[in-house]
Amino acid sequence: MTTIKDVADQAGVSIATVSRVLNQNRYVSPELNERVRKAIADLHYEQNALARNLRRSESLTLGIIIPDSTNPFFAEVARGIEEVCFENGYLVILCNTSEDPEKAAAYLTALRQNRVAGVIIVSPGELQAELRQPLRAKYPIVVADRLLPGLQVDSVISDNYVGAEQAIQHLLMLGHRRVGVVVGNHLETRQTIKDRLDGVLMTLSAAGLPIDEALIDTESDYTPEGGYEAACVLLDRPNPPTAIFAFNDLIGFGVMSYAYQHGIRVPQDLSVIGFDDIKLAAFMNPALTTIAQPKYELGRKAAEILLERIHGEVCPPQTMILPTRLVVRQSTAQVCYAPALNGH
Amino acid sequence: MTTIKDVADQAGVSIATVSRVLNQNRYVSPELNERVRKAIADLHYEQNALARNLRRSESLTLGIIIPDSTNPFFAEVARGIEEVCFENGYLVILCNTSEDPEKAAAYLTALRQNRVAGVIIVSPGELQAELRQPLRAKYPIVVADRLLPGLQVDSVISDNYVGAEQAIQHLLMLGHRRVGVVVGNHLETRQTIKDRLDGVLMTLSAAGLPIDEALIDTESDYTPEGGYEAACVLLDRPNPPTAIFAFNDLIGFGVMSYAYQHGIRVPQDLSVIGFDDIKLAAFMNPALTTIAQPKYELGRKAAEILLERIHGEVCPPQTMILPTRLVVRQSTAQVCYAPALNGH
DNA sequence: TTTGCCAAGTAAATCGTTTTATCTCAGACA
DNA sequence: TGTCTGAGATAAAACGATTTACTTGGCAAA
Repeated sequence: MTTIKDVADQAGVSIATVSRVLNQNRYVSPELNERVRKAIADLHYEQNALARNLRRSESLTLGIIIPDSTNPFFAEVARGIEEVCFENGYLVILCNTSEDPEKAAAYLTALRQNRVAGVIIVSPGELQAELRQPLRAKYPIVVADRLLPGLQVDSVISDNYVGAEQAIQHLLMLGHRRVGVVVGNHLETRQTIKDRLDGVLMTLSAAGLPIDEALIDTESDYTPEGGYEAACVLLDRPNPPTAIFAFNDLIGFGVMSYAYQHGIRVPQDLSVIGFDDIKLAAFMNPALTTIAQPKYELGRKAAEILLERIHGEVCPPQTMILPTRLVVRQSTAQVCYAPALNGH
Repeated sequence: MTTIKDVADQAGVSIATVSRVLNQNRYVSPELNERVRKAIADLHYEQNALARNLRRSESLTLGIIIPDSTNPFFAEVARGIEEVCFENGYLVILCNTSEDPEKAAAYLTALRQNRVAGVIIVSPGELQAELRQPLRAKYPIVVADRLLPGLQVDSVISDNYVGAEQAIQHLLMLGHRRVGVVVGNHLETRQTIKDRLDGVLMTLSAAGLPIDEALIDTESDYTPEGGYEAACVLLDRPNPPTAIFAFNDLIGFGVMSYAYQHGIRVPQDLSVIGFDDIKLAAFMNPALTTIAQPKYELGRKAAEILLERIHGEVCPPQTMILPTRLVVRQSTAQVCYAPALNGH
């Protein structure tokens, strides 16, 4: 493989000069510049990033730690990150944790060993402990989608409280008084989820509605399967809800699927509203009404903040909160106490 | 940052000995071994992968080049790759091309500069030219999801021909005689798509059915939006199809969405079958019948083959073809010439 | 006792860069 | 004329590991 030395020999200059030409960080006379460039082209020289990184003791690489890149929500966040990185000449290393703390820890170690310039952690469920002091000293970290309570670190999240508020308000506006909520099973550990639930409870209370614990499901995982089962539980209650607010779109899909399979018409018999606005939400039958999170933007912002840190920005850790947006489609409608529901 | 030298000093041995302990590639007496390990632990030493890689002139990193990691199909393939890499101590660098040849080329260059151990290219649409001689000399490449005609390189694909055959046969079995096919707009460039179309045409011919060009759409891109539009075109024909075979599930979603929005009942009025079996197919309303590709397995196999190559396996490039599988759900049914369709 | 060999370790070269310290040569100035 | 200055280039020292080639000491065979 051709090295900088070969180039230097070919151009009849020292390797230092070649390095200068490559990095354009000091004056090199036009003539030598030209000779060096020609030599580089002739030899098809390609800089060895390994050597460069070693000497500079930093690599133009970022790590992204994510529960599951197969989940449409995370996939879009990751995509935003990757895009910003590419624009800035950084590569990204993809690390799926599958919510496994050991895997997450192993990845963090590997990233540190590879001297990545920084790490973005998307929805750090399993890294509570890991993320304390020892790690943070080594390289900048930005957390996306979720705050880590008590940890001073840059964060980018969306406004989960307001998002939930928007969802409930929309349902109230349509006349719904019994609203089922599929919170999911991360209520204990995730601020994100807590915020959403707070938004729900506050908004219901403000409307003077009682909170019926029986309508709040916290068992489901955040998949369609989970949503399906949660719907089964909620809709089998003696006094079932006329609307269900699913804490993510996948759950919403599951709820709609359950309804479809059991002859419950959406939105006539049951309104369903999701959260995230993943791409496919618009193509469900009926199209899913949902609270849009700026997923892509979440990733972009996280990456931008991280790059600023890497380039030496010093200021106290910031938390950026991006707005959510209600997207009304077909899965919600004016409440209607149809016999179909009771008959079920 | 603590280096191997610090460890050597602390343990009172040479750095070579420390290196031996780390790599376990030569005998070190139990006593020194212990002293070194203690020093490593005491100092919280972490090997500098940059230095190691430079010296070894290889990095424990793979590149994965993919059109769009946000697409559920590609996301699952990528996931398979990542999993195998993790198991083998490799990291993966994620490169989305967005089908942009320049971006792809830029990524390939960056990967080469970083001396990745190898590259997996998923569905290399835009790299035809790039992938010729110059690149391949540098590092092993495995291509997934798609063959590159004339290029001697390891490949893992699924059996697209048979998959298409299965789909059509299923529809024929249900009595459909007019089958619309949403081929998508990559027919010219992608062997994958050609194979599927071949499978369709052959199976129809074998059944003695005439091929109606008007029922074959090659305009759509591979998204729900594309499927929606294609459905619009196909179902507006004078003599519309009773079934539609979408060349991927996303297109299928679009077709079903169009049907839903226009009062066409699936499967009573129109059968729809997809290709890929992405996770959400099962949660569509109705659940989408589809041809399952072993997406995850595709990624795993590609990664496994690449790792073998990296570890010195020498044999002529192989092509691995994985089987597809018909998954019957609710979106296909016995044909029935209902008045609803004509009325539309 | 000497020789030779083996085991267990170390010193030093090496990987391919960046960067610091050094050199050289003009031209300016006293 | 000699000295100083600074531009423009180079030589050499990092960076932090791996690995080759060399040491050393002990033991068995001659």
